[in-house]
Amino acid sequence: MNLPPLIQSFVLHFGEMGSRWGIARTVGQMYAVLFVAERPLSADDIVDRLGVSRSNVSMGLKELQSWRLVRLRHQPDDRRDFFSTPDDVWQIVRILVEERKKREIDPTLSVLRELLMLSPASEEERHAQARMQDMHEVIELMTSWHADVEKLETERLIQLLTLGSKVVKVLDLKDRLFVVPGRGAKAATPKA
Amino acid sequence: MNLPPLIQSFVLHFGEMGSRWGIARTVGQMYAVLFVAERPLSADDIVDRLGVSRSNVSMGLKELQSWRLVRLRHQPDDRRDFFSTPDDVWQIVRILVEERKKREIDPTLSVLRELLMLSPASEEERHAQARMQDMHEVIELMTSWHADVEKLETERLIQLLTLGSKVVKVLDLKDRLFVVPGRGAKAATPKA
DNA sequence: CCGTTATTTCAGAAAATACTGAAATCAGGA
DNA sequence: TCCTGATTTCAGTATTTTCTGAAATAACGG
Repeated sequence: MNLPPLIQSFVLHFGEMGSRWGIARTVGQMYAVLFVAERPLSADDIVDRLGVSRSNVSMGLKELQSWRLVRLRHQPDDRRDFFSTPDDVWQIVRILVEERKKREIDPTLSVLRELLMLSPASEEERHAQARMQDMHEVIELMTSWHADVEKLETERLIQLLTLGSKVVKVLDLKDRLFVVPGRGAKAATPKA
Repeated sequence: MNLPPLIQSFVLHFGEMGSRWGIARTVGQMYAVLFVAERPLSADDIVDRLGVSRSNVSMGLKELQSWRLVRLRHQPDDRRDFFSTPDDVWQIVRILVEERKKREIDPTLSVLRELLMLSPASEEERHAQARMQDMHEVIELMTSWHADVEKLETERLIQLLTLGSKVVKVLDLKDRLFVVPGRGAKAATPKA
């Protein structure tokens, strides 16, 4: 590995984090190298920096492209492929969330819906379906929240996150103004 | 594998999802079995249902306990250990988010902060630090949002998620009322 | 076309991870 | 304390995943 120490630490950390996910250690390292690079890099640049085989880099870049985490760029008067990560970290987060949703959440929702259509053949299966129903509802709610929020411009998203729990105060207020006392399952118990 | 078909499909799916994460296929299956079970199960119950070795179940349950995803229970007049998942799916989601934060986000923040303290020895390192700084800011903001939101009662959390992008309308309104026109980076361009 | 350089594919080697069975440990009850 | 049954540990095996080098393919300029 042929990197300045500060960058090397970063790259090694992302290699470890990568393998804690589903992605191979060296693929995580490739991503890290691209993320901190001053300009788009060729596959051979990455070979030089990480000291892994050319074919491994080729496959790793393909995987990163399938995640839309790196984009292919071209330099004038150079027919090699160059690669870079988006400049905007928020953009990276959005892509990560979308891709993980597509690969993990959507197939799970699909399986759950399919299984919820079947008729349970026993009390055991009936109970299992009830559990799946609970899970389905939670995932659906989180998914629809995400569908809403992903549309926001980054500026707004930041605003929303910064607000954090203060949003809840708006909800509190709304409750106090509009909810008829006694209509909820249990009496409100305001703090302090 | 000795399970009713509906449950078996669910279990197999979670095995696959598990291995897409960092957890072993059989550990994902163990979790799925426990999730849909009508009552707490002993390790041997899981051996019967999944057909894996007793020692594998023992290790898998240990891992699931380290994630706080299953809890150990005892039945009166039985000295075997029984295991179950929380009844409340929201509770499960909270635990998952907390544990992943602890294992992935916190160490990353710690590495980033450490590297941001160092003096860059070159322009390349200086640029890398700037990128790390960007990443650090984004993660910090998401983390502080999470710290706020995790404190909410489940009822409130659901309210917040249900509201989704409607919250943004509140932000919009707030902007229109309080932001001096021209102070932002670019002029507001209200839709429609 | 042909030669050159860039990239991809793929079979097998290497490495990492998961799983098992046997032995060890533990935790009561007699 | 000894016995019994429950659980854990761990060394070795099996499986899966990652990585490599060599060969194939592609892309372009002449």
